[in-house]
Amino acid sequence: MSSSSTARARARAELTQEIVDIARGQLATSGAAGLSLRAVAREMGMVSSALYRYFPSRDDLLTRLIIDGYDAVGEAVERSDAAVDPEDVAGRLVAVCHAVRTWALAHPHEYALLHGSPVPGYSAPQDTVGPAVRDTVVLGRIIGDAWASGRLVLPDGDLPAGSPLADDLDVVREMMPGVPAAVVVRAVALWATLYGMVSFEVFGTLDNVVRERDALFDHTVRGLVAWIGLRADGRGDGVGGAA
Amino acid sequence: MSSSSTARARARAELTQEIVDIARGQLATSGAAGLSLRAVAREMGMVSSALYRYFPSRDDLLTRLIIDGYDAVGEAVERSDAAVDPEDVAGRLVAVCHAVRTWALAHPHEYALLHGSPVPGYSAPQDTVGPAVRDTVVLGRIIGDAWASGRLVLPDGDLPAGSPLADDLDVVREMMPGVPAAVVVRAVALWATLYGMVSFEVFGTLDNVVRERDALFDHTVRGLVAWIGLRADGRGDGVGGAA
DNA sequence: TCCGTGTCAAGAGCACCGCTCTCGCTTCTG
DNA sequence: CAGAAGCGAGAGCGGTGCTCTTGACACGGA
Repeated sequence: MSSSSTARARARAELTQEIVDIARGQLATSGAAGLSLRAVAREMGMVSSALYRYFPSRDDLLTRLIIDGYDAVGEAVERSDAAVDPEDVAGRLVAVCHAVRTWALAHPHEYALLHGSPVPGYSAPQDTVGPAVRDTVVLGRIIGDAWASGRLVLPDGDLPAGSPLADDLDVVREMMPGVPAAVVVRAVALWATLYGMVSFEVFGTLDNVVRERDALFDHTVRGLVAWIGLRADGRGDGVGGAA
Repeated sequence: MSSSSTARARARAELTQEIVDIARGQLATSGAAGLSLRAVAREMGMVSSALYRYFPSRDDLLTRLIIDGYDAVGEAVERSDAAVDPEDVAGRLVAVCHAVRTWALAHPHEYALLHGSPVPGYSAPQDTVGPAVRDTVVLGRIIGDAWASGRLVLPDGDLPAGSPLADDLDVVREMMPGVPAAVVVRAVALWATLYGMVSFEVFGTLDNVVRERDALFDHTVRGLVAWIGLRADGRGDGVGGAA
C-alpha cells in the first residue's frame, strides 16, 4: 500500500529483528566473544553471507546489541524512578540503583558487553552515547531535584575554589544544575560504587565471599545515599536504612 | 650437571618464559580476545603446534597471564603499603588505592583480563585464587591494624545483631579480626568504589566526562577512607584531605 | 503489461583461528 | 649404549569473519 511499506521492506524489517533476537540469545549463552554470524545464520536456516545484507559486519551487529542493552537498562532505570514518590528523592535514588543491579543480574552477558572489557578492535560509534547515558541522566535529575527542593545537605562544605575539580565534570554538572561540586563529585563516587558492586557480583568476584548479596547491596547503597547528603525528608519512609 | 637443570630443562624454562612475554605483548596490542597461539608462534619463529608442548591449551596460557597479572598488582599494592609509615593507616589505605589505579592505567589490557568480562568458555582454576586476593589481603591487614590501634571509629554504631549481614562476609572478616561488621561492610564498599572507579577510567567511561582524573580519584578515595571511620591520627600528615 | 533496476539468498573462496596427530630427530637416563 | 622421553615440523580437521560472483525474484515506471 503505502510507498514506505512494501512487502520487501516489511520482510527486511522482520528479518533484521529476527537476527538481533537470535544474536541476543546466543549472547546469553556464549557471551560476546562467542557471537558468531555463521551460527546466527545457521539458526535462521540461512547462509552466513546473506546476513551481510542486513548488517555490514559483525561489529555493527554488536553495536545494535549494545544500543539495545543501554536502552533496556535505561528504560528499567527510568521506570523504577517513576514508580517512587517524586518527593522521596532518597528513595528514588535507592530504587534506581536496585534497578541497575536487577537488570544486570538478569542479563549478565549483556551487562558484560556494556561495562566489561572493551572489544579490542571495536570502538563504539557515536550512536551509542545517547542510550549509554540514559541511566546517568536519571541520576542527575534525582540529585538536581533533591538540591532544588532543599533536601540535599552539603556534606563538609563545598570544595575549595582552587581545587582542580571545582571547574571539572561539566557533562555531569549540567545534568544537575546548581548542585555544588562537592555533591557532584560524591555522586560520581556513588555511581562508581554502584557499577563496581554490580560488576563484582556479575563477574563473580563475590562468589565465595558474600552470601547475603541483596542485603549487602541495599545497605551499601543506602549508606552512600546518606553520604551524598540526602536525607529521607517529606516521608519518614522510603529510606529506612540500618540502625 | 645437576639432575634438575639439564640443557633441555633450561631451554624449556626459557622458551616458556618467552612465550609468556610475547603473549603479554600481544595482549597489550590486541586484547585478550585477540591473543593467538599462532601469532605467538609466528613471532617466535616456531610452528603453532610446537607451543602445545609448553601450554596444553590457549586457556592455560591465559591462566598464566592472569596469575602473573594478579601477582603484579598484588606486589605493587604490597610495596606501596610497605612504603608508608605503618602507623599512618589512612595514608596506607590511600596509597594502596593509588597503587591499584596506577598499575591498571599502565596495564589496561591486563587489568581488563583480571576485572573485565569473564572469557566465555573459561573458568579460572583454583591456582588463581591465591594471587587474586593478594590486594584484598593488604586491605584487610590495614583495616585490622587500624582497629587494633584504636584509630578506627565506628561510623554510626554497628549493624544490628539481627541484620543478615552481621554473620556474613566470613572470608573478608577473617582478614581483619575483631573489626565490627559495619566497618567490614564499608570496607567492601570502598573496594567496590576503587575498582568501579578504575574500571570507569580504564574502560573509557570517563573519557569525555572528567579531565582531572587524578584529582577526582584522590579526592574520592580520601573521602571514602574517612567514611569508613579512619582518621589520620599519630601524624597529622598523610591524609591531607580536602577542606 | 512488460522491462529495467535493485534486492535478495546462495555458493565458492580467502585468510585466519584452536587443536590433534604423526613423523623423524635430539636429548636425557637407566 | 640402548631405550625412553621430549622436541619441532608438518598436515589436516572444523570453525571463524568477510568478499565476490551468480542467478532468481520483486518492485516501480513506462
